[in-house]
Amino acid sequence: MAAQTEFAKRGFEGASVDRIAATARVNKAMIYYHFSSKAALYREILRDMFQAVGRRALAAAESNQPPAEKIGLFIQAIAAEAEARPHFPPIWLREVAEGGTHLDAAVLRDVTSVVRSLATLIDEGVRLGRFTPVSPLLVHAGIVAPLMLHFGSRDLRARLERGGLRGAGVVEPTLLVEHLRRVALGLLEGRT
Amino acid sequence: MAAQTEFAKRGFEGASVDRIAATARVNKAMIYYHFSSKAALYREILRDMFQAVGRRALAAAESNQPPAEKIGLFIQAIAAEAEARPHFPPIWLREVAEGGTHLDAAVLRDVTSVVRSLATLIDEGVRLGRFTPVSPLLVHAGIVAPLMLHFGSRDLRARLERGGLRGAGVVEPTLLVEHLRRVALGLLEGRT
DNA sequence: GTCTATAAATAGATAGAC
DNA sequence: GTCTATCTATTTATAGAC
Repeated sequence: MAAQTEFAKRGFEGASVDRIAATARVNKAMIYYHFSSKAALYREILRDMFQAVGRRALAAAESNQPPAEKIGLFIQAIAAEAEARPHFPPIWLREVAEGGTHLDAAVLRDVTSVVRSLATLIDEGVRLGRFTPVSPLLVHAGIVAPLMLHFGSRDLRARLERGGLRGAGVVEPTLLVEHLRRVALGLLEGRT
Repeated sequence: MAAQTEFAKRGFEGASVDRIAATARVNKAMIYYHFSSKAALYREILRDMFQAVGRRALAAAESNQPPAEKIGLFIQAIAAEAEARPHFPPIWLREVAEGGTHLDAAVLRDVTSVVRSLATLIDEGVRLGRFTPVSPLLVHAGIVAPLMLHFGSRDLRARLERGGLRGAGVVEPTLLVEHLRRVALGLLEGRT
């Protein structure tokens, strides 16, 4: 949808309903007919986004796999979501920066559930004697932050590459996912 | 300055010169007298911010220390800058999300120099036989993204903690820095 | 340098015809 | 459901007095 692109590109305040309507080639009044306000439209997008991520992360944690595999699935889940919804990483970055001002209780639960899924997964690994205990928040930060940075910085990296920073533009997503898996497992399996 | 807080909290488009003037208790016309536009004011803040980070990162890379220590210094440099300038992480997150729209050539050079300093530092470690070759961009992402997420998410983490996510609000910066150092060295020293 | 007043553009939102 | 026209508030920015 045009709205998702607009919010991702310009943020909630920077986005204009006029522009969204023009891009989507619908009448602006129709947007207000379907959604009651700009905030409500944005909220809908946030809900959809975080719900999808929350579910996929939960599915990874509940899958019938050994802990080390589950970590890989968790990382893949976030990465897949970021690729499927290009607006997700930029909006995520902006919401973090803004302190989650636009996140209602339902969305906050979905955000929380991502961390909880990861925490459960780590706990299980520890109970099975496969993992060393590590703060789930640190593991989460080490996985999700680089993913959001990577998928949210395509434009910026392209500019840096043009400015002479070799290799900035062309990092293969699969390589990043594999890299993060190795790093996370190195940490959780106590090889660090 | 009030401007830095306002831009950090609301982003470039969300920030209002009226509000900045009111918070700083100066007349709005005075802002336009000293800076020619809202964009110019913002640019000044970006320059100051990225120049400081670029310099500190370079200092870490050029310090008279073994590679493993330099990595620690690099992480500390970013963390110290994030603590000294609370507006830095939120603005950084927003600029990434926006594709660096507001970053001029000078600022882009400073951004690049952070990655280059890290790349030089890694190269040196590899030449000395201490490090395994790893893409500087991946190492950079693994360090800077978690730091920016952490320091830029104080408000959001506090909300998540109040919503029942234990430990979200109270991660000690020193612990995070030490954690990232261990993870980065585990990776660079090939223990992963 | 400092202020008041205001111009000019654009925003979100709605009334009301069809 | 769909559209045009418009209201109201807010924004960046400046003119001009002191």
